[in-house]
Amino acid sequence: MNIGLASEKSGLPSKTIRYYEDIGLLRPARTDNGYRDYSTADIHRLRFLQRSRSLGFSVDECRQLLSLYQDKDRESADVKSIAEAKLVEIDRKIAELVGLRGLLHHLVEHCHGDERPDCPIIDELAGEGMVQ
Amino acid sequence: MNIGLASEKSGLPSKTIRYYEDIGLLRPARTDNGYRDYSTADIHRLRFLQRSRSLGFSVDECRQLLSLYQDKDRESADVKSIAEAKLVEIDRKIAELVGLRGLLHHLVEHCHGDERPDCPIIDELAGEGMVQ
DNA sequence: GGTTGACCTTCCAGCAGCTGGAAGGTCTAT
DNA sequence: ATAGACCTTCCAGCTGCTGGAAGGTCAACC
Repeated sequence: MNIGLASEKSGLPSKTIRYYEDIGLLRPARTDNGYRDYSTADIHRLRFLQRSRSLGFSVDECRQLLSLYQDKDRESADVKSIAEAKLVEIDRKIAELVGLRGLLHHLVEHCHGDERPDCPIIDELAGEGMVQ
Repeated sequence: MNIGLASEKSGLPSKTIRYYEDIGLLRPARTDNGYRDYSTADIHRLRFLQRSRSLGFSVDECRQLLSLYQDKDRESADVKSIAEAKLVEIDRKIAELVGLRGLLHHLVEHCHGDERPDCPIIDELAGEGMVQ
């Protein structure tokens, strides 16, 4: 199966599929004319990558998960620990963004937003504001 | 004031300060020996950049904010609209992460996480799970 | 058989926002 | 005189792609 079809079936752009090959995630066969030739197992791997990337796993984590996926003797604990670490990371990011949001929201609320030049947002960024 | 001291006073690494100069955010004076020479006004600008970056503004938004900061005739509406756009973006990111978190949490909860090879996380990533 | 157009190939460059390191100049203290 | 702590520039790399150029191949149509 050509890369175009593989792209369609996996939901990943051809460019991305080639990139994944470059970094050693996937090595498809080649036909006589040099075209990449994807098997259905390759498509499964590509879909696996597409899903795990969209779940927020880094490419390197995807590499680990993919090797666990292909390892029939894997222990589910191995997978779980990767997912749990990711969960902690997501929680941290959410907390950070929520904090950020609160601060920014406060600033926006206190900015009158008209033609006057004095602006609490700028003041805060300049280090003269009331918000620490 | 040398870059090392400027770094200390602004909370930005020297490398970053030089980078900001490269991309045209800040042009300090130079002493005879070619060293960068930061004024206290420069330090204010650096701190301004440090704060706005840590509030999640992109470098380009910081460029706008900085020019508004330096423009005494600015309209606070300009600043407010940048901040509001950023707020919308942060909300979007939070929502995305919360969705992700829910999905991943569900998977982690259902993975027994022991030495057995069957794992709902892998199944889901492979497209055989119950979670869509 | 020739041509068109859609595919495929490789390679090179760039995005953000730094960060690290090499190679060399300068300053200060001893 | 020399050590070491600073400073300079430049080049490369990080993540995860994405765009584009230059060229090869394939299938269809006339």
